[in-house]
Amino acid sequence: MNGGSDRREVIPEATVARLPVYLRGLVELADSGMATVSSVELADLAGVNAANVRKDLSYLHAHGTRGVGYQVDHLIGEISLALGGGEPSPVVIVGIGNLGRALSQYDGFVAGGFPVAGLVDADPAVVGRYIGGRVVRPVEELADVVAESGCTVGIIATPSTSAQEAADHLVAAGVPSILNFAPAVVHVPEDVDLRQVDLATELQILGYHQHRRMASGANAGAVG
Amino acid sequence: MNGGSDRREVIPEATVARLPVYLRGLVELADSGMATVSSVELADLAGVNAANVRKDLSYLHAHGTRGVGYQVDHLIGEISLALGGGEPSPVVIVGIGNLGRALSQYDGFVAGGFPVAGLVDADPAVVGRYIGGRVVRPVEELADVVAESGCTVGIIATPSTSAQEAADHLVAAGVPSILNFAPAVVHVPEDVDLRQVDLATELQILGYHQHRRMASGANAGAVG
DNA sequence: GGTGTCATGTGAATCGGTGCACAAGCGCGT
DNA sequence: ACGCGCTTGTGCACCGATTCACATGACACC
Repeated sequence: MNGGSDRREVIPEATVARLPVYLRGLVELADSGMATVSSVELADLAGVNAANVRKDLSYLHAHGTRGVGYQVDHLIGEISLALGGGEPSPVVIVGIGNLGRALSQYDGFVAGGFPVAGLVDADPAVVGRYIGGRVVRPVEELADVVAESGCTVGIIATPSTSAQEAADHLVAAGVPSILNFAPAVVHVPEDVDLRQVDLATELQILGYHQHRRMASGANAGAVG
Repeated sequence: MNGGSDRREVIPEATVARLPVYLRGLVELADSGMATVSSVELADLAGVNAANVRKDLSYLHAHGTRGVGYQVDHLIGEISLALGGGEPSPVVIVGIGNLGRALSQYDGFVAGGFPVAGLVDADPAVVGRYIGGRVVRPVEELADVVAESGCTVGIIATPSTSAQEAADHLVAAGVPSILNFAPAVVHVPEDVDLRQVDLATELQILGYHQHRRMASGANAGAVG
């Protein structure tokens, strides 16, 4: 069927979402001096099923050794490779409000290979200020910022009313991947990858479960 | 199977995750003076399939009128009711670092019915400081904070190394719903609802798609 | 009052994901 | 050298979610 060159061509979306979690756990294990790890250990670390871990890893080139487990170093390398090829992807943050400021100083980004390479904002009162040693530039210069630093990821941290506008700017600047923190649905061309992180929505989902639990818990205490 | 009394008792998880998005769009429509909305309009607003919208709404008491659409006001009421019964759910934020500070001042929480009722931190250097008019209290007083304000949601914004500890504190204080922003897998009892929001993971997922697109785009420009 | 048009509501097929359970395989101890 | 125990890799069945397509039904206009 296939040309024979690429086995890992396609990785299910659900697996991709778990790979970073595996990676975090594996790095921790490596720091602890562990050389190998079994699927059940890794599953416990990631909070998923062991069979799921094995199936996930089978999509990579990460072959394990029966009776022993997986080699931690090799696994880290393969997952890192799958998740962006090991190359750091600079990000640009659009919208330097409370959230944008926090994100620009978030350690996890740098550690994960996503250094913050630029900050832009539409508000003249914010432009020119320094946040974490980086100057905030006007949104009109977004294309320049992207070109200078080779940004491949844009983070939208604007108010929801400006989210679509920010997305349009990012698309126009040629940024292929966008992470939207604004509580708004934004539309982008098909060839642009967009992910939504909505804090309020997450809380509302929690609220639903809580409400349901209280409502049904009043009669019967059974919990599925 | 079921007693037959409750029709809306159970709402699929995927539907629950979309309800807040519908709600946002509907509030916008109401502000624009729209009285009714069709499933296709709402689907476009939420970025999902129209049939999906209709099926989602069929789980609520939100009956539409054939040939006309759904009544915006009624829909807002029903969705709000499902998502927590209209009662505000105060939240307590554990870990007042960069992210915790930003979250404590995030407008979307209050607007969504989740007022920030308390801030706690384990670091004595942070305890006692005022953030947005609220004082940061020591984590030892977490149970008191929860009891005083009736917090039903806990937000973990600590470093990943303290995330499990923070979760344990929240569980001990009787908080039934936890939203974890720390990049770490935390374990909680079955009767506690836990959701994970991982910023770095989201970026890494974007990185995968980007890497894959570049790799496959080098040979053939075909995009599924 | 009748008819056409439009939108809802839902049956049914499909798709992707999950998890069990088992065969295949590797290393270690004897 | 041989067998035993441990772990991987995966076929298969189940489950939830999505989407199409169509029947049902309401409104508006003539």
